[in-house]
Amino acid sequence: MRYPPEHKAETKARIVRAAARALRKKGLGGVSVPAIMKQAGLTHGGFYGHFRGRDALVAEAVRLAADETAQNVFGSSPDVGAALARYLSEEHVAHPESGCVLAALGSDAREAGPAVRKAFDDIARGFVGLVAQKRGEPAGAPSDRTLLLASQMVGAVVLARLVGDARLRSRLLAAAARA
Amino acid sequence: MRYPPEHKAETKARIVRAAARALRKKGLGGVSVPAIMKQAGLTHGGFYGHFRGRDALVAEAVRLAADETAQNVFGSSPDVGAALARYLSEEHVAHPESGCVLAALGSDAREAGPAVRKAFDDIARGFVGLVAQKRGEPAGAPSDRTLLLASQMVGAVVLARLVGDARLRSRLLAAAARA
Amino acid sequence: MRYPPEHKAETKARIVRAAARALRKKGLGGVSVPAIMKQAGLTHGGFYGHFRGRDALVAEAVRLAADETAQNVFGSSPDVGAALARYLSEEHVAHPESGCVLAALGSDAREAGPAVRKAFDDIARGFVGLVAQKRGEPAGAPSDRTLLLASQMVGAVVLARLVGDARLRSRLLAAAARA
Amino acid sequence: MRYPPEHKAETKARIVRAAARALRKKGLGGVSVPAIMKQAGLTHGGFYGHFRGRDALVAEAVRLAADETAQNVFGSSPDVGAALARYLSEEHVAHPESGCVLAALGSDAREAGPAVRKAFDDIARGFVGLVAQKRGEPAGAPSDRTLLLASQMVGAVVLARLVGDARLRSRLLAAAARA
DNA sequence: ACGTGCGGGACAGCCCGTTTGT
DNA sequence: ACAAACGGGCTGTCCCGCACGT
Repeated sequence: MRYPPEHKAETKARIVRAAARALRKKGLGGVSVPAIMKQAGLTHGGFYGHFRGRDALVAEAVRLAADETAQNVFGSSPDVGAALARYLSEEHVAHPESGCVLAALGSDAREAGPAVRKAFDDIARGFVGLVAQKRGEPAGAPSDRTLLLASQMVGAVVLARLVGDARLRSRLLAAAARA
Repeated sequence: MRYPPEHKAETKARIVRAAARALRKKGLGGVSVPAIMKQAGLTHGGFYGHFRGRDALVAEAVRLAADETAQNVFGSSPDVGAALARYLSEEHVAHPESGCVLAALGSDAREAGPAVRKAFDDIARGFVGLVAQKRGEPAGAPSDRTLLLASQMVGAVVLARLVGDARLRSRLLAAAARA
Repeated sequence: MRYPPEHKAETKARIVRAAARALRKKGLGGVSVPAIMKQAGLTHGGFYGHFRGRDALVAEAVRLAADETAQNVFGSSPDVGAALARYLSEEHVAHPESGCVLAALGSDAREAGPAVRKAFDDIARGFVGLVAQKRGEPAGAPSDRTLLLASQMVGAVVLARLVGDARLRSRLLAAAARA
Repeated sequence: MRYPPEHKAETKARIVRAAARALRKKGLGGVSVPAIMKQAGLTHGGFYGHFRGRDALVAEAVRLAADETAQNVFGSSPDVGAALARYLSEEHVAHPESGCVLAALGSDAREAGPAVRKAFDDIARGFVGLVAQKRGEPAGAPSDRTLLLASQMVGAVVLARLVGDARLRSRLLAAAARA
């Protein structure tokens, strides 16, 4: 074996990272295996040495993307307000490729196989759990208020991304952030 | 085959209706022209006599779907509470193919051409306007409270559709409906 | 009936004339019904009022074209030599759209239906008969020499049309004309 | 599925062979890419991995067909008479799919792109050259007699294929063979 | 482990032939 | 005679999954 054992893991991680970005930008069905591999600096032939198929990659990529967002939004925010502000920022709206997968791909989940749907289920519950945790509740038993907040966050970003008018967009985000 | 004067319009409407259903079920990129035509009882040959191309159909279908939802949810509800209850019902969550396009396809808008994005922009603003109207505000100048409600509605349905646990799903919807 | 009975016959003749030219230029399968009708100044809808189908038109057009050529080449030539010179002229080679169908479409006959093949059979025999007649033989019993001449004529034009080199082309024609 | 080093070349050759037969049978425009690929035992999906487009295949197929005929007719004939007899045989007339492309497709050349026309130009000159060679002349400077013979050969086969009457057909061929 | 490449399948956009109704 | 409409086909392109060789 020519390469150290981490080589393969590192390559796989690079593929998943590339996919995590591209998927959020173009949709779950919008990126092909060749395109992802090219962006990872590889050719599409080696893909099936790392993943059983396209769905397996998508599931992993979605989970990675969710972890990144959890880190960025909730990991470094001292309190709920800060997390809300980050999540509901213009920057998040403008850059879906590095943002929350629930807002970016939530309505795409049905296109993919069961592995991906399972991933989204986990991520959705995890998202609610993070909000609960930030609000000082036990993650397993979120309050109604927490559920409402989670819905607001996702919905506001989804709507804001559809609205072309900058004024309305910022008001949408502000209204949710203030709640 | 008969050609009453409105035969063409009727055929076109059938195609748009089929597309409006299929798109919400499988995503904007998930349905092909042949598949839509087959579901409309036709073959793909005649498609380009009705539409300039796939994007034109998608744009029309999305607008039709939005009109249907506006009718169903807002048209026949006496007050805000009733509209919320309809929008946040388990039935709406379980049947995206006849439900709100914002929740079903909101994050798919980037896949398609400018006509479709324009349609989603109009629909998003229209949705806010309908909520405003039900709350007794002028449609053109929605209050922050209205914007917040709209976000909650869309977000709750998006999340509820991702969650497999029935208990959590119903709590998500209830929390938003009570707001 | 608004129009005199000749109107329909005249229209049909115009269609056949248009087809006779276009077919020789683009091949038996190279011209569509809409294209022919447009060139006849009509729309393709009325086509089936004149012909049973595409093949019927093609058969008629081919026969008309053959009659024209018979007229042009054999009708106005005093003797065999003059007919040969006309048939084997550079002008005939350069303008298949108004020339002999045997040279222009001979190898296309298999594409079409039986009516067209029958037409070509008649035309081929008619062509041999015309050569025989010009040579003072009874049309029904052509001599071997007549058959050879006919083959030369058709073959020389076919080859000449394929050859890009002008020198070789003119030698091909001259060799056959002199025979 | 195995991929020995020449697998691709072999596959491509199979496609060209299938095309060479089908084209002579149904005309240059009479065979579709899917039809050719099916006859080669493939689906049309992989076609564009072998050829730039339909015209490229047609050009190659025509050249292959010409080479085959050169081999069959001229390669194994001791003298001119034998070559004439082979070319002007009933068998050649009855089987255009394995015969001379000049007689089978000569008048179809205009339908296709420049690559195909160039191929026919080369083939026509090559044909004349072969006749010249058999007659003991230098291939580059064919005599008038050679040009005449070439025209007779092609013309006789073209006419013979159009004539339904067996008696006339055989006389046409015999007259040219005796020349 | 990775790159190259291939075969099968699908799709978008286009055009044609034919029929039906006006 | 026209206009519209439907069914079918084709081309060029892409993608996925899997064989290869390396």
